[in-house]
Amino acid sequence: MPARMEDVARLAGVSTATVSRVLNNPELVSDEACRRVNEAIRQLDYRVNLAARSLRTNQTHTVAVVLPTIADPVINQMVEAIEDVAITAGYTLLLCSTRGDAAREHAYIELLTQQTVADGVLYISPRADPDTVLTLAQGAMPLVLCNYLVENPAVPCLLMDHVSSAYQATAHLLGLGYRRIALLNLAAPHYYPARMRLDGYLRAHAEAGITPDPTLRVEIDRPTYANNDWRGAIETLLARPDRPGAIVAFNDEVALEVYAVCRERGLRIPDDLSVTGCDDILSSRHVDPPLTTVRVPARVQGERAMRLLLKRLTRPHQPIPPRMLLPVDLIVRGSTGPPAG
Amino acid sequence: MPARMEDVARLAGVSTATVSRVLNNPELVSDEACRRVNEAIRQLDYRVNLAARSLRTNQTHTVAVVLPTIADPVINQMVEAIEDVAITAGYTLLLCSTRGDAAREHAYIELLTQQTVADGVLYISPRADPDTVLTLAQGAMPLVLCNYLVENPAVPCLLMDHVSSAYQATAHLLGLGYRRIALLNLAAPHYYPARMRLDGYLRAHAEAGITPDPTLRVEIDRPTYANNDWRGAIETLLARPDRPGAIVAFNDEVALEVYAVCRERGLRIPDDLSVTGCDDILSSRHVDPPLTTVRVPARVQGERAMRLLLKRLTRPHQPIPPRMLLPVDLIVRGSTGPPAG
DNA sequence: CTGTTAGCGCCTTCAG
DNA sequence: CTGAAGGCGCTAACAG
Repeated sequence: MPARMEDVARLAGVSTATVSRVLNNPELVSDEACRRVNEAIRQLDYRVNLAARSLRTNQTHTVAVVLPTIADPVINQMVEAIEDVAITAGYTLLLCSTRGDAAREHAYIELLTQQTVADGVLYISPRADPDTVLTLAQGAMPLVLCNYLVENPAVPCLLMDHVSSAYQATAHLLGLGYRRIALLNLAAPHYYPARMRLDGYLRAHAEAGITPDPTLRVEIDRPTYANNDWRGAIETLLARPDRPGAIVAFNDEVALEVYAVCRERGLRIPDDLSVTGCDDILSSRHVDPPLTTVRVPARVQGERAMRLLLKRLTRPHQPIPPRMLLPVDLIVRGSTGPPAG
Repeated sequence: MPARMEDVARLAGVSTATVSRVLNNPELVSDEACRRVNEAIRQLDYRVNLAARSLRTNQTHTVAVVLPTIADPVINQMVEAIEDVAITAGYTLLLCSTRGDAAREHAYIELLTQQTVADGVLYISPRADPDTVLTLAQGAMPLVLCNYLVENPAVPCLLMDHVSSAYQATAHLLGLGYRRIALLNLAAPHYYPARMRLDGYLRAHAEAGITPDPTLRVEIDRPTYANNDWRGAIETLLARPDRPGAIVAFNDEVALEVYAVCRERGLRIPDDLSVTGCDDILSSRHVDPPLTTVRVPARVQGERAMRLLLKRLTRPHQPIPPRMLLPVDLIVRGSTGPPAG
């Protein structure tokens, strides 16, 4: 049986109220009492019972992080940054990965709307219907969205500028002289980055006065984040007689899949096909040729998001900051070059 | 103000005890009462207060996962598997990533030994001193170790067979005819996989009757899991006049770093240098040449570990199962081949 | 099958 | 600056 506050109080010769004060507001207690209490705490190896404290205070000092998967380089970077900030503020992270499964996401939301599970929620690129997310938003719990958007100005959100990421990649390829540029994208309608990337792709074309061939726009449905169905789509695309000269891939992993298909078909990069990725994962620098990609501020977004959530936790009634777009940078490497001939 | 159990009880015309029973032991309640209570719960949108429940039951239905980083493909696979099992058992995961920082790891242990934070702990490949971990083991909280070992038979643990992973890679290279094989390893003395890999490397040499050149054993200290200091070591190694003909890299990411250095120095793989990795990350299939590596059962280990922890949670006094070694498989691809000439 | 009752361990007024 | 006292919301005997 672990020591309770009462045991500490008795040993220190004070009341439990004083012990509680030493723990939470030591400035209200005389130095002498403080010393005795701390000594008793040490002797008894006393630890507060956090359940009891939560019951009283209605706080858990826990933040739930809802995300589609942690097996994604951008997301796990974000989560580490979130955790770094959380720790310094005395918060702990509850991991809720939905794996793209709507039922699971729903179950997690159900859990989180329970009382005293978490003080706030960080929602990262989910795939569920926005209505589901709005359930949370309507609840009392502070909520911050990352790379996701619901049409509700009361919900703060941070977005990586994926319009720009696709725009920069596409414009770079158009600038090199390509006219037939394929876009490998996710079909998920609620997956906001996918919509933004389509936007950027189209905008770059529009600015160049070019109408992109709509059949070069390939959309893959990968709801569970697990199966790499890109392969088939890539093969089909590259087998076409009018195959594109360049590909804007959804991210670096998809771009590497393009590398693999090219190797099989004897296509050389960038001579026969230029390719861009997105995210700047570790391997993108290591492959041959090094991948032209877009660096995204994963850690920065995680930090900002957590800081914002902390602010809402401590000052719930402060105004919601406007949506924030985080800039991204194209990194030109060897996988893109002028069209052959 | 959210509804409490008393509100439900009043609306359903029963006592709070009955409401509690409907929630926890519905079989003890008449169908009629059950129906009325559930109806009231729905009407009031009642949710149990988990802090109150925890205070009473001393259970949190939460499991802490302590790990060095989630930005590692093997670990995040394990964590996802852990979460899958946890969810089906009604448990939630508390994320505790130490980032190789002893102080942070200590702080997390301190938190976890607090009462009613978590019901159990899963410890994955930490880097801290085993004594720190023993603190937890001595505590009342069930603990399961993954890829880590403390000399205490009371602590169950699952290990990937990294003796075998290094053994298989080394034996493969010896079989191809190499005699000067370098080992890129982590220097961390408490990082169990590193010790096992050295073991396997030495054992393969011993069985082949060969005494490995000790200067080909490079050990890197990368305590925070952040800085890739491998580069310098690899460059030094490959600049030697008596450079090795083959390298057993610590994992795939390190192997890809070897690829990069080779490209810079104009060395061809496998003609001028054979390389093996470990973990079989996604990119290892995509690089050119595809990487010879070792597939490790990340998901299986995660599942087993969580199941074991659940068992200890429900039956604390059952005997501890013996240490379990999970088998790993060498996958030969294009990065290894017979020595040139 | 159901209700009454007594805390779980802590925080927080309110008096002193 | 300190103590006494009440209650946060729930569960688990126990008695009916």
